[in-house]
Amino acid sequence: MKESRPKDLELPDLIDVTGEVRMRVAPNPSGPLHIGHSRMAILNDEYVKRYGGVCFNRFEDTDPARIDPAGYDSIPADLEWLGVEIHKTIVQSDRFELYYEVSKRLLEAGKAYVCTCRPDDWRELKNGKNPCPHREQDLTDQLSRWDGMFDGTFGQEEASLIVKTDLAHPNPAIRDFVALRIDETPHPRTGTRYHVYPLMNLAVAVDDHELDLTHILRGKDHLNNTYRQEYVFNHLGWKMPVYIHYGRVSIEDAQLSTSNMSTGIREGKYTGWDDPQLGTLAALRRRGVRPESIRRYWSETGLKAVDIEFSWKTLYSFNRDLIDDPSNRYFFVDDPVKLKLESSSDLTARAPLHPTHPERGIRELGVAKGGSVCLSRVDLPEKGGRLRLKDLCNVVYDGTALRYDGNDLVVLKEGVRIVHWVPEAAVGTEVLMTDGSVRKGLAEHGIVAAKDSSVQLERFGFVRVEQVAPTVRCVFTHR
RNA sequence: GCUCCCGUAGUGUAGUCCGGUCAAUCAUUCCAGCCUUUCGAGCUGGACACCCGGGUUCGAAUCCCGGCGGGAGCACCA
Repeated sequence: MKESRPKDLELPDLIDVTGEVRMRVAPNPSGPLHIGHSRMAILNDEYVKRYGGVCFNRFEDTDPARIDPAGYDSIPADLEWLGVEIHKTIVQSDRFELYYEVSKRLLEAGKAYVCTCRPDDWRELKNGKNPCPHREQDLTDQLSRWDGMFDGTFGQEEASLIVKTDLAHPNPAIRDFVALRIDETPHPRTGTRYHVYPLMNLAVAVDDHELDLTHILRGKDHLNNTYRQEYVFNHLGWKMPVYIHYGRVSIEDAQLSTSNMSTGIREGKYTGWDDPQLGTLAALRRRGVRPESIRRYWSETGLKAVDIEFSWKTLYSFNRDLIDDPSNRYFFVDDPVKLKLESSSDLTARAPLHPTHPERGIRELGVAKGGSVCLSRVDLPEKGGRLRLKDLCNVVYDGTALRYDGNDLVVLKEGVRIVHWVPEAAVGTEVLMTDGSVRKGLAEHGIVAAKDSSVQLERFGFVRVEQVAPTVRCVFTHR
């Protein structure tokens, strides 16, 4: 553990905090959460905990074609692992009647219209700042087309409810936007019960108001959506929450695209959503990345509107800070070569389980007189030479075997290299690397006591031990 | 093209609102040394930044103007 804790690197206070702080995370259940998603979850949670408020989880499943039902279970599990406290979970597909009710109010108030133009025509008119023929028709006509949306008169793309904003708005993205559309795709939760679906700008505004949210954190890619939703709030006389838009994060060397991941899994390139090659929270969890390190990372990053580059090195450093202390040490010999060790007596190594915690005890590794040890191929000097078998003895390697050469540590001052080794009776061990490769070797037998925990394979790196029988299997964490 | 957001070291961040104490903070990274029977941890030292140009001012990272650069949006996805 580091002595110097991150001092006052704290998130800025929220503005306009008057009563209870009410926030939300709003995942789309289209795939598992990944490291990028964790930012909004952590930041919401940090603020809610600071102010003693509440945080909702709201599934935004209003596009029946883009839902992976597994998300309804995996996302809450991921949030829980992150330590994000959810006060209550709601699902938008349970709330269609509410969206219809609010939409009808907008229609009756003249703040919305039912359009039966072809989408392209409507968009073209709008881009030219012109109203479509349905925009200003009287309410009787609007209501009859409204009924037509629900009774099957209209099919997909044949009618939609559109919220009026300002057709003259200089930003074309802000002019009139679609609030309800028709879609015959069966929904994983509601089946064919509904075929009129709200779009996010309606559903989000309605829910943010209904849940009485006070502060909303979202990526700045939603900036225009915020402006659109502002019209809904104003049309209905609702008070807007405080919006904070943070910048875009680019995460290098990570596979985060749901569609790429799922095709990769189907094609066998990845073993599943928790494949260590992926940037999902499930994969990080499996690798032994602690959620607290992710929390620290995003807390120190904050929520400025600047675009940022994510740094795995920094995250790993924070995680190492967390796991270095609890991780016991074991020898692991990658690509092993078995060599006879000539000595005049039995030898025993006594190595600490953790160098800074002698009280945890030692690992005893014995080599019988005339027995053998295994070394990593890369550690063998091509032309032979002297080596120090860590915690055991000095040896001379002649190209075929090792010969005992005393046990004086002064050889280290003479430049003799320390190498790791395991006794003959070591256990077969595989380490799943983050590039998808598998490192095969031998680990000292004591590692079987470390199932499900993080250990450090000395000189190799930190790993999480996920299986100990019949062979040991570990997942690489980081150096 | 239009609209909007943003610009402090390799990365992230403090400071910018209310100009001086900022020859600019902290973390990570990288380099060197020390320590250590790990290429981990620890310790010490070092490297690296206010996008550019004008203006206002005794004084600007901080205010004003103009450039330049990066990003987002312009979907019946979220």
